[in-house]
Amino acid sequence: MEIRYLNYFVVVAEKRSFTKAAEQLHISQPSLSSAIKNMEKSLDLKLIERSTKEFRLTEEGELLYQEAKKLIRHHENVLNELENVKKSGVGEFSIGLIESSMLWLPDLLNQFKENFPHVKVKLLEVLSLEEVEEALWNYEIHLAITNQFIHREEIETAPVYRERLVALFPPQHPLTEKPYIHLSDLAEEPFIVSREGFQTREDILKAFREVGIVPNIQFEIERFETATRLVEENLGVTMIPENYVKYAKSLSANARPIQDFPLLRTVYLAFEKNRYLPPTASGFIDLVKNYFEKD
Amino acid sequence: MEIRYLNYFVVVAEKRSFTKAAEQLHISQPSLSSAIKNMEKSLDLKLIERSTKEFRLTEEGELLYQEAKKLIRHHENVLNELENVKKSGVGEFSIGLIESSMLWLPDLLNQFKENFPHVKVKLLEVLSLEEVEEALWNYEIHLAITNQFIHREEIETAPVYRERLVALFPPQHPLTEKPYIHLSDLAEEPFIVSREGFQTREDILKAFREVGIVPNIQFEIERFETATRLVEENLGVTMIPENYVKYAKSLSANARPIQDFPLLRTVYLAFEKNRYLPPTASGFIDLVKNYFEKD
DNA sequence: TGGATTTATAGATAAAAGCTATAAATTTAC
DNA sequence: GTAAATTTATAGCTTTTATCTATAAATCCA
Repeated sequence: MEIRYLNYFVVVAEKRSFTKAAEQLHISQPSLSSAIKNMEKSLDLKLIERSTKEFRLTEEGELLYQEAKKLIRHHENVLNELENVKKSGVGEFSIGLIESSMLWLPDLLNQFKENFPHVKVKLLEVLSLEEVEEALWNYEIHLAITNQFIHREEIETAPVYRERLVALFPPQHPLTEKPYIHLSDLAEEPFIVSREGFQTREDILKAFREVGIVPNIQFEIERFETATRLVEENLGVTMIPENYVKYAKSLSANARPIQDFPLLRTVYLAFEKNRYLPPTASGFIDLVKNYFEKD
Repeated sequence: MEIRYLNYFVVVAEKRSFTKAAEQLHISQPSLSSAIKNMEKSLDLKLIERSTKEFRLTEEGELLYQEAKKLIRHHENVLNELENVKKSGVGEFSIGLIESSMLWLPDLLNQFKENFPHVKVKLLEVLSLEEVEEALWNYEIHLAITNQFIHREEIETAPVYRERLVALFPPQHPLTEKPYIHLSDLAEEPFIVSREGFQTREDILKAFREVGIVPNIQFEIERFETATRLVEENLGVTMIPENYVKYAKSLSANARPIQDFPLLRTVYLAFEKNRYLPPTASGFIDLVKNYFEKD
């Protein structure tokens, strides 16, 4: 049911006359007659009870009238929006985020807004590798801030900063008496780690393997925030990116760096190479790179 | 921009290939090529940067991709809804109301729901004569409950009940000492009456004219509720339908019948003769008639 | 009853959407 | 490095769809 036909139908319904509607639509009355007839045939129902003496929409006709009006309106809105973009560009781009970026991103967005005050930025939470790839591929996001390198020809993954992973202990935990800890200290502790598919999990488990330790995994989580809460509730020990501790508003848990095995995680900016990027998005990429080069 | 083309475009954007999209769409690749080209021409912008080596949506292309998906979805929803109605009827009808009907309508709707438990009823407030006519004419409402007779060939206006108008006085008003009042008692009182275009205003002013009195109009209102509030605040005297007093939840104002001039207002059910009425709507009409025949 | 008005039908024409064949550019395979 | 394969675009033809004019059939109105 093409938009043009829906519009024909709406005008007929409003004029309550094929002849008058045809005039307004600048087509002949027989054309309109057969257009409506074809609609009815392809929908396999009667829309208008019509004869020389009466004009009446059927039940289905009344529904289609209401809905077609909305659809036509929607269609017009899309065309208008397209015209606006043609004239002045989208002024909008979207970023997929891993949760830890919310620690420094607001600050960076303030800088961004100074340079691009009229640009709307959409922020979407995109946690796992699959989500990142899918969101980029479906044009949902222009950029992704992620800590997983994406091994794909079409996607560029540029490292922007590295941060240490630190161990996080509940309040009054005996290990917090030392300023540094060793991986082996954690062997007996109930351990909290990201669920399968997350880069941090792989990195942490690999480090434990290398020093010959099997951690006592008690909880698997998706978000570091969850891990942090569990630790605060004395349910175990975890390892989280240092920025979480640095920027955390209030945290009753205690972080300690790991001396023997410097665990790092890299945060990347990922985007599709072949895709159109709004100039604002390129500006954002530069800003992110500058922001972390200072360190 | 017809739905079919929007769909072509969406599939091309998702497949990132004309050849593959053409396969999925069961059309030839050249047809698809020229279809997209025609879209671009009619929108007067480039949607896809394409060659044998690259495929990239333009800024406008990305926007259209997002919006076209929504529009296609909307379109599918309309067709689905139409199919549902074809199978099992709308199960929905809408009534335009004058405010005073809210006094007895809830009770009646309870009866209605016993007979038609699955029917959704939409209630719209439609105050003035113009609004009633327009809402009926635009297929917004199936029925109108109104107190104004509609003089129009296409619209049937069936009287359903009559009610007295009673005078309404503030608390402790001296005239409330009598059980009945005369129109002439109201001559000096600050009077509140509906604004121009409302039937009740005409009826009241006509009555005053017939007994040779010019009322001292201080306020013109649209809703009896407003008038009632004004009276309660001691800002004047008004005349309202008796049902307002009968069914009112709490009312500090006092009503008195008028002895010398029995002012009546008739409430009508109005609907378009030539229009399709769902069986539920006919059921509702019968119910309304029965409801008031008892009196 | 006769002219005017309404929708439907018939048949012809114009516009569009689609097809096949093939060219041009580029990548992949050997 | 060259040949084969792949991708999009163009040309020309065919089919389908949309629209037109002319007119029939039903109904209304004077």
